[in-house]
Amino acid sequence: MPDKRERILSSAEALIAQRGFHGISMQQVATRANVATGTIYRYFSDKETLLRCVHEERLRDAATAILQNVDAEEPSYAQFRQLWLNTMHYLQASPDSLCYRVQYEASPLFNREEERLMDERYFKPVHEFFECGRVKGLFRDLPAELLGFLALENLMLLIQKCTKGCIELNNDIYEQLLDASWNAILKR
Amino acid sequence: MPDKRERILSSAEALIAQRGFHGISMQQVATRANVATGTIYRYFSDKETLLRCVHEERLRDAATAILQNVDAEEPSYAQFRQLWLNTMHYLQASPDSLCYRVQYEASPLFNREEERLMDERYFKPVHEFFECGRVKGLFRDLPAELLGFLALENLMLLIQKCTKGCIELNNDIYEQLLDASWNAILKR
Amino acid sequence: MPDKRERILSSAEALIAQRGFHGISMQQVATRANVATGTIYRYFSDKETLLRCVHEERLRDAATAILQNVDAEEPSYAQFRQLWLNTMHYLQASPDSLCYRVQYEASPLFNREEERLMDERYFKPVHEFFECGRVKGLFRDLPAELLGFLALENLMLLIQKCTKGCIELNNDIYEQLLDASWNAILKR
Amino acid sequence: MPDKRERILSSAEALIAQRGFHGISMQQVATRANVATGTIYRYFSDKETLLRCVHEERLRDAATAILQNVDAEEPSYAQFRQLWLNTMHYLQASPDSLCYRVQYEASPLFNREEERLMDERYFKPVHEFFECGRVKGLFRDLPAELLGFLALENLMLLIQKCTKGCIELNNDIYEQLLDASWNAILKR
DNA sequence: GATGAATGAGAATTCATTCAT
DNA sequence: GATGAATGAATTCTCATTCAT
Repeated sequence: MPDKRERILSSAEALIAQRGFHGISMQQVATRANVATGTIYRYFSDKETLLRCVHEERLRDAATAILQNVDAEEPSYAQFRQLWLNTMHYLQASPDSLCYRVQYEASPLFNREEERLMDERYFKPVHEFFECGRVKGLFRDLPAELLGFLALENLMLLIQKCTKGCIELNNDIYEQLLDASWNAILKR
Repeated sequence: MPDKRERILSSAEALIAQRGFHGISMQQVATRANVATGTIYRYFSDKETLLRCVHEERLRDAATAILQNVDAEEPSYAQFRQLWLNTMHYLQASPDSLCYRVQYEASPLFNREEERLMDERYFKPVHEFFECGRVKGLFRDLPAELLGFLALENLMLLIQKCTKGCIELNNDIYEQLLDASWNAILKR
Repeated sequence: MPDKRERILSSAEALIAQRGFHGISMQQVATRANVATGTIYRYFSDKETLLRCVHEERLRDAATAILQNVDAEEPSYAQFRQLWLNTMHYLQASPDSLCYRVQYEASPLFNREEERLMDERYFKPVHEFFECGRVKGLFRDLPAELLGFLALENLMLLIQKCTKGCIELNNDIYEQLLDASWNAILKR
Repeated sequence: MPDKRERILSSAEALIAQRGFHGISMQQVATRANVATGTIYRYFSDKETLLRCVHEERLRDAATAILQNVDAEEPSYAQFRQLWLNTMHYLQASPDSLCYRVQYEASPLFNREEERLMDERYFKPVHEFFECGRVKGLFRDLPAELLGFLALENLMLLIQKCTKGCIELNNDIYEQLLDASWNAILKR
């Protein structure tokens, strides 16, 4: 059974999505993964480690989704548009992932250094895009992470609000928001 | 000691800030507040209620801070600037408050309807400012909440990142961010 | 307020009847009696004492009800019939009282010596009736308490079963049971 | 140790006998059974379930004891005598069982329907004996449960009184009581 | 490697009792 | 006498983790 680790991870993911960050027990994860409780501890030294791994897994998935079809050869706006739409679609398709991330980052599990490393590892092309635009004088003279934040990351909270039902979006609003993001980072 | 309720609330706040939303026990809250465990239950029917009250308290404080010195008679940009700076300063001064809110809103405690009512109650002037600008044709034709979100609320995640040490800010960056926010909502 | 003690007692009775022997708190008793929690302790040294007093109160009421219209001048069977019917009616009218008594007597509160004293105090005429019949050679040569038990006290469990819905009674059955009781104690 | 469930059950039984139906904690049960608190919850989902199981277990044991050596081929009186003596001996040998049952039936745990099912399951032969006698015209024309009650079940309260020390019995009295029970149910 | 029964510390909550006012 | 806020030990139940098989 080469996929036991995988099964455990995805069980944890699914359960957290359903019941919230702290609403799951190792027993539940084990049951859903069709393994014994003790088995989890062969793959993850403790619950914290398991949660960290889920986090990294999701981050990797997110990066993959967001970078899909982004071609560094294309013009900046086209790339930006693709990035923005990818982000939006990914967040809407996986609201749980978002909910998990927000809680994880606000929790004591969150570790600045590890986060930076993962960002580096998975989101390098995104940072490079913004850095490149900054150097070319297209974007504001802000650190790439800040540009990325202004343009993409704030969608996280926004989509969370939508998921919770506070705000409703439609295609017209999408375009406006995309435009607003673009204008936020453009140098004047 | 007429302020026992107050002491309990602020103990809960402080502990959540230190140990995270789910990392606190009623015992700890009681000990820190210098009351007996049972005493908490005279003031809050259960843990959930206590957490909800902390949330509302914080929201009220935040609204007060953010609306300070905002004068509806002044020009739009002046008002916006004041709102933005107030928000920024409040968030920086009370990073715990922020951390709490993000966790609360991602938790199962969060209830859309109650949230809407509280928003209405405490942040009405903010919404009015954005609505007014929209009607005048100054801001994009987006719902006031979305404008508010684009301009102010996304600072939440940003400051959280700063607090966690991922990004460093300075006065120059402030001005850039303020400007970026302004440009994000302006009608072109 | 001369009746505060009385109010506390009857609140306790009523609550126990509604929620069972151990389902009541002193707070609830106090609230229902319209007194402060502490006030109960001016009249009853502790919960146990309160429960004992309720027990005695009920026993006295039961004795009064059972002895109503029993005339020592009348023939034995007439007296017996009256006793039996009184008992039956009392138990049916106050199933709570019964429920309370059964639980009390099975609980560690129950004290043999006190019980004997109370029996003596309140049920003397009943015992005398059976003793008298025994001496006359009408009833079996058994201790009066046993005769009383065979004739009357076993109705307690029976009525409890009825109250719980296990058995249904009607007038014809009454007469049969009355007759059965009479035959159980008669000397042959 | 394959009998952990058994140990828990009998610890609960013993403690209830000692301290009363409501005077036991899961801790105490666990300690007496030499298991950890949590272990109880592997076998019984909660305290209520544990108490219900003790009840059923005892009922089954009682039925077994009471039906011992009762032969449906023998004459009615012989069967009755055996049933009555079995009941008496069982009750005297297991006064705790009795005490438990009375408290259980008076408690909110008691459920009419479940009780009927258990009665059916375990005491069917007893009911059949009485029903059969009724049909033959030997016993009073009363429902079998009532005949059973008059003949046997009222011994419960009686033995309880003896156990508590209110009444003393001897062999002569046994015979008298047995005879009284027989006469109570006989058709005249 | 895998299992899952067992563990027991720790959680939320209740409630008999006290005592300053 | 009366009050009722405060107490804190005790209760039921959960769950991360271990370890004999």
